[in-house]
Amino acid sequence: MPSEKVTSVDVAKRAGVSQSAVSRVFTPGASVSPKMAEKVLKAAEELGYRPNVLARSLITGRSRIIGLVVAYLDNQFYPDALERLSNALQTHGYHILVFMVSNDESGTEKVMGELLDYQVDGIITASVAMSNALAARCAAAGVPVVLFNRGQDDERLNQVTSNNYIGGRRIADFLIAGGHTRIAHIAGWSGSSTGRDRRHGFEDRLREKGLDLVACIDGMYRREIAAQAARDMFAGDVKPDAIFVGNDHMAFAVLDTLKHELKLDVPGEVSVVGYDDVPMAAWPSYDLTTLRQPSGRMVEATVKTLLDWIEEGSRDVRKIEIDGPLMIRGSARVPEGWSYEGL
Amino acid sequence: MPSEKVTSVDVAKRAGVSQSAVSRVFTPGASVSPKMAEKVLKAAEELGYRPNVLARSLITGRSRIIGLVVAYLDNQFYPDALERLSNALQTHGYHILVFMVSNDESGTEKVMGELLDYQVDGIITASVAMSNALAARCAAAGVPVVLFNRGQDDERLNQVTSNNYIGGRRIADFLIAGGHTRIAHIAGWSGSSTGRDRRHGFEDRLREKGLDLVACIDGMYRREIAAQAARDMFAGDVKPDAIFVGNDHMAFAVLDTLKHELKLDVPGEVSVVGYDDVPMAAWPSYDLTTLRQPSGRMVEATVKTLLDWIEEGSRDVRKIEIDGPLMIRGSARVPEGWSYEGL
DNA sequence: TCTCAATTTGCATACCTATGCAATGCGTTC
DNA sequence: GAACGCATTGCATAGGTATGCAAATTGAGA
Repeated sequence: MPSEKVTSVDVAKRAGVSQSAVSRVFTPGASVSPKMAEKVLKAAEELGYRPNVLARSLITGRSRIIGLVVAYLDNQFYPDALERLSNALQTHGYHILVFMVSNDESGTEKVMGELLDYQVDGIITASVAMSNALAARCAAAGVPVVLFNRGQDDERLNQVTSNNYIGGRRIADFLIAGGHTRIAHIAGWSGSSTGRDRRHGFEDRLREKGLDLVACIDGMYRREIAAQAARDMFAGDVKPDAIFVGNDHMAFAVLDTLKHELKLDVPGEVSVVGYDDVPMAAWPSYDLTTLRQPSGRMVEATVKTLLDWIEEGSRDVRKIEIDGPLMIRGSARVPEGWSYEGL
Repeated sequence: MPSEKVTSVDVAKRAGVSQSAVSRVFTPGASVSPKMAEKVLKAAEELGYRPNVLARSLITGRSRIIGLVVAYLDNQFYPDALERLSNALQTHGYHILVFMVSNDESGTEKVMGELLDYQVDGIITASVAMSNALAARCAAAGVPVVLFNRGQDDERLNQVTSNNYIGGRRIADFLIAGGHTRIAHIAGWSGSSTGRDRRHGFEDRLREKGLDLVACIDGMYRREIAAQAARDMFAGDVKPDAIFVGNDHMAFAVLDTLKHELKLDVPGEVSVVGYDDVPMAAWPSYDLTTLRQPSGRMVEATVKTLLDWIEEGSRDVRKIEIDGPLMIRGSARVPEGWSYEGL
């Protein structure tokens, strides 16, 4: 049994060729004769040789590592995206290096440094914003960045989101059509573009239709806060007859609170609409009406953008917005004549 | 603005010292005078220098990368574990490189190769088994492996699990004490140690008490299969009055099917018990009685084992089993006198 | 059979950092 | 003031691979 690291030199020695020959055999597109390839592969096989990715990256300047920065994994949207991203990148020979970060400035700063230390070929941030200083550093290092599910003005940052503003409007239309009159909003974190855009779209459309929110609370994308918001809303004098919750993750907590704690009938007494359409939203216990963020297509766009930058040398910054349908299920009153196809 | 990669040589030049000096300043524990450190750090700061982890790893033989192999992220247990693992390792200066794998032999084989190409310092496999050939290769490469939540006989592989056999027995005791007489099991994948151990513990204890399973179906750890199993069980002549489901992920599907599709009262007509105690199990809509796998402590044990091997040179293979309590909630009839403290 | 172009191979070097070894500098003690 | 020990520094090399360039080989064409 071969014990320690075996290098290209070992293989070269055994095959009776030069180290460069070995290297070429393992470099796609290099010039090698069939019989050379055969000799080398045989020797490599016997010794159990595989090229050292790290050493290779030192020369090529390519690590085949993509850094993923993510704040939480308890919102099902993110593990789902992570799984898709990882699979997609894997088929292209890249892998994901994970960096967990608390969603504040200093944490991001520190983690981004470590990220660049690994010479990553690209960076994906999921639900995390970046300071302009950081964007500058990445740009200086020539490392492309894609903000996944978060928008930002910086003209160096690619981004892939759903069309949150339109989504918010669409949900407003749906609730109005359903005849709701006391509409409330438990918003996504106001520090995030997604939270703000959804809210603005929602509010704007309501206002256009002559309606005002009866209540609006920032749920911070956190379960407990959203649950408390729901309680507070029903402790006041005007009880909402519909709540748009800023994402599914919070919507589940709101549903739990309304149904099991406040003993309200959903959608009889109050309609609930979420945002994301995570897999769990379709589970019968929640059966949540929600606006789908098409994570499959968002991942595709993210990977394509990244690879275009890395492998094709593209330098045009993309701001991609992907539309998703409203998934009409049982947690909100369905207006006359609406259905999936109705969109 | 500094454009391209800045190296230790650049810093050395600017500070008027040797490259080795720069290296030493950035190597903890190396010998440097205060004024040298100051000079170098100043120059580094000005140029925006940070050591190249990859180049460093070429010398030290340490990449500070831990490979994580995982099959699915839709079972909340795994993203939860991933988050904890990543955080724990991050505080020790390590990071996780993710490898998704379909849960079959060939996929694992391929992915493990890529894993070793990255010169990872250690490998964690979550819910994935390894062929002995692979275990041998990792051992030969000197890379420690920890099986997380999966057991295997190979004497080269560390493993961290809960005590699945005891857990199965404990659930049997609980259901028997609850007066159930027609007990069924929707098992975890029989190809996995966890699935088998839980089942054996469960069956053994039932048999000791003179009971036989009225039905037992392999749920393969998949929602749809578990749901179908539940339907099948209630299509027969003897309807179960209790079902132990091999993990929470499947248990949610079973609960959905029983409550919303078959319109059964839980726990009135049938008790359901899960395994894992993922966060979602405590959500009011499911309120699932389940045996907790203490993922926090499992992660601790995993990280400690890994670091002992990597940094302390430990070579003793550990087979760690961590006990967890039964979390008594509302999805199963509670026997007279039982409660959390009753354990 | 000889020439020439095209293909394949080897040589040497570079990528960026850490570290053993020798040399230098410093402070201390007698 | 000299000798000694210790802390600090620089020099040179290694770690595993890719690649430009020149040398060698191959094959075709006449």
